[in-house]
Amino acid sequence: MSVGRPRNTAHSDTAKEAALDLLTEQGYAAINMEAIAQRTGIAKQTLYRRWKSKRDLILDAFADRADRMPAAEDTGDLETDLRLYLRQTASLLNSDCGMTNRALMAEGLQDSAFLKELRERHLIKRRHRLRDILRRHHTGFSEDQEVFLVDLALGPVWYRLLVQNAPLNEAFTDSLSHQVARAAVEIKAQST
Amino acid sequence: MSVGRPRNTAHSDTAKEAALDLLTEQGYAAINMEAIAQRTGIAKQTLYRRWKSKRDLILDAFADRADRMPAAEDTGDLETDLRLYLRQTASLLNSDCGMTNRALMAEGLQDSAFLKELRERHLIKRRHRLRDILRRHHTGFSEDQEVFLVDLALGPVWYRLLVQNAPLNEAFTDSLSHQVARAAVEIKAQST
Amino acid sequence: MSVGRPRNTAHSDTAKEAALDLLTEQGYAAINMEAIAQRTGIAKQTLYRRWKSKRDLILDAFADRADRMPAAEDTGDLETDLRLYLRQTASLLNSDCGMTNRALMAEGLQDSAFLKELRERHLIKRRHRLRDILRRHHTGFSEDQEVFLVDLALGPVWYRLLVQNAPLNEAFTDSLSHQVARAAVEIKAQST
Amino acid sequence: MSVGRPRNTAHSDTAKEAALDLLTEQGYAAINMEAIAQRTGIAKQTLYRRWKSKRDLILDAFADRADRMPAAEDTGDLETDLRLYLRQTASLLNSDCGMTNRALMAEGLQDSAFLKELRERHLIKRRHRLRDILRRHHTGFSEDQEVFLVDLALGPVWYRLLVQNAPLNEAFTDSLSHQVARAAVEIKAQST
DNA sequence: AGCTAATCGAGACGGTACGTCGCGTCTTGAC
DNA sequence: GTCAAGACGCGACGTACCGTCTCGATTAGCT
Repeated sequence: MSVGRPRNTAHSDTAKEAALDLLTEQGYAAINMEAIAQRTGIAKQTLYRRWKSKRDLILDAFADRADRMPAAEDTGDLETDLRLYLRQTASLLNSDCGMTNRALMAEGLQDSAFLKELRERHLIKRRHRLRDILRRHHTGFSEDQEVFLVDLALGPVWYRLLVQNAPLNEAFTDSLSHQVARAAVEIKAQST
Repeated sequence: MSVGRPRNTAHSDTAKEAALDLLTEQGYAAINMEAIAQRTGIAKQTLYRRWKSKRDLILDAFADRADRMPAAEDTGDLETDLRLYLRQTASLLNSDCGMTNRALMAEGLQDSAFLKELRERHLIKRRHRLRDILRRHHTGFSEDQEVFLVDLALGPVWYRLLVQNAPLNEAFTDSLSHQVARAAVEIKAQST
Repeated sequence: MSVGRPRNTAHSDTAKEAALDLLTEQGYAAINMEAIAQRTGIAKQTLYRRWKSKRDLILDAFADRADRMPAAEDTGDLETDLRLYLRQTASLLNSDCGMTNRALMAEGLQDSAFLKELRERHLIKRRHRLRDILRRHHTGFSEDQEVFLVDLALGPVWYRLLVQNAPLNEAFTDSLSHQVARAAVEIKAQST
Repeated sequence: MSVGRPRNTAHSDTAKEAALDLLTEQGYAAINMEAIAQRTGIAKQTLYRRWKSKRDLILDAFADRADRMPAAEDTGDLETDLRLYLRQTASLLNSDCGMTNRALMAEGLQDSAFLKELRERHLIKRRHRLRDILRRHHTGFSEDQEVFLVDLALGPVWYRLLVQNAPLNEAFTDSLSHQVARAAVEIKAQST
């Protein structure tokens, strides 16, 4: 049983909101502890009491939003399942969810421990959804094959999300779904 | 035809080298104008005269290293060409070239202007190499189709480079080359 | 009633001392925020939190030393009072106090805002001492007459201090006291 | 006979004018070599070829203007002569001539060599005029007495000029002339 | 007419200090 | 024990002048 004044639980949400607001309003570089403290009226010390660093706060702040993911429908057809899933994924990533994912990746690239956590706490979920779709249609994939197919599907999506060389639209995800489905079929055929 | 004392051309190389040294010795965060100035004996003002910001210098400094790219061989077979190219790409990205590329992307994710420049000055080159390989075997691809195929090849490579979920080895790039080649053939078949 | 961590009061003195030390050790030009910060271990930001500029700190730093002033004795005789006061003033100005006063004036001549503050925070004190001596012996002086007599006494002293055309010795201040006393008597006689 | 391209003599005047303009337009702090070079189109190197430092240029630039001095009229009456001379002196010092004198003094206070030169090249002239007035009416003053009387006259004038505590008007200089004349008479009486 | 040499503009250069910003830590009194 | 407030050491930022140093282009007098 803790002694003393309890933490104001509302603060955590307030701070995280502020971080997200700063991201959307002024861009990634504007996110800093000083600004969050000032804009929320929360003392810097209070922030550091809850998150050990700016990076930590960002991870936490963006987690929910970054994790938003479509349910993987089961239509009985692999390509269709993939198409639906990737369409919805793209749709999400085109919203602020994309921005938060980019922000998290920015942090991850600067700190391998953070990247590991990001991978294991968030990115893995998206991968599992895709893996599950694959498994619904064929259970015989090796570990490597599964990973390859997931990378084949998610790689191009993340590439467009991060590099922003071209729009992440349905034309793109549909073509991608088609090719991933074909690859799955071919790999499945070979391994039997 | 220029007036005034000409710039000491050696300085640019010296500064860029220093930036790269700092990267490898102490990591990305250690790269800063102050340190570069001190370690090279070049005045800070001189650095700012050549690069309008730290970001600019870094972008330039990494150009050589980040841009190191295999020549695209022409074996007459699309998949073989792709396999050779992606193998060599992966090999490079597994060296310090991968680190610099990740560092540059980290910056790009925090500054869209920087990302744009990064894309147009560096990333585009790799894309063009791949596009040229595709064109050697079929000139009829639409713009979108070309972009898609390039993304299909580079997306998974960058995904593994950035997310580090699995090794960027030949087994992976070979599978990838195979699927990209198949996709190219299929798309080519459809568009005729 | 103040909030937040209180300022470390020792810092102010430490910084001012450092400024004075730099003045005596290496001359006025050596006084700079960077050096003070480094030699005292006080962060630059902390200095700027207390003094809005280098000039401000210097003005404050020199206050004690520049303001050192003799008490104005009351012997019952105007000329004697003046003589004692000016002798002591000269004696002080011949010490390092003279150097600080010259340094402050040098700044004042380059910045009218600084001069104003210098006048109102320091120079005025010396004037008031003299004015009080005058008032002890005659209260009927007009504002202008008081100012004139003070200028008549201090003008030549400062002239020698600044221009250094001749020594600021007792022979000089005694002659000056004599003439100022005569002037006071004459002016007093006329105004009745 | 000098060889090579001759100096453009107009440049010296142009630079000096610029210095004076900067003084009047933006104040003392605005006078710097960079600004003079830019505003005149004269290369910095050219400036440094003619004046070994900023201080030197300022001395030279302000010399003419600072030296402007009234002729000392001879009315046969000491106080009248002093009054006329100090009135005109005050009148001049209330114009830009005062500003230039303050600027020169600012430099002098930071460099004793410069102060010496300033004293010997310029200030001495004003002193000599006053001394000559004194000598016209009494040749028996000792060196010290002469210096004292000149300081008694010029000290208060410079004090007001530099400290700016009160206007340098005729009421002031007239009172001053009166007291200096009385002092001269008394000293003269004593020394006989 | 060609040669020689100092001058000119332009502007790069090594320095040094400026005043500001954000980091993460610490220290108050109030709750 | 938590909170708002805000001081603190630290380290880097980008800018401003300093006085020096090349450059190529003039512009004279001397050969």
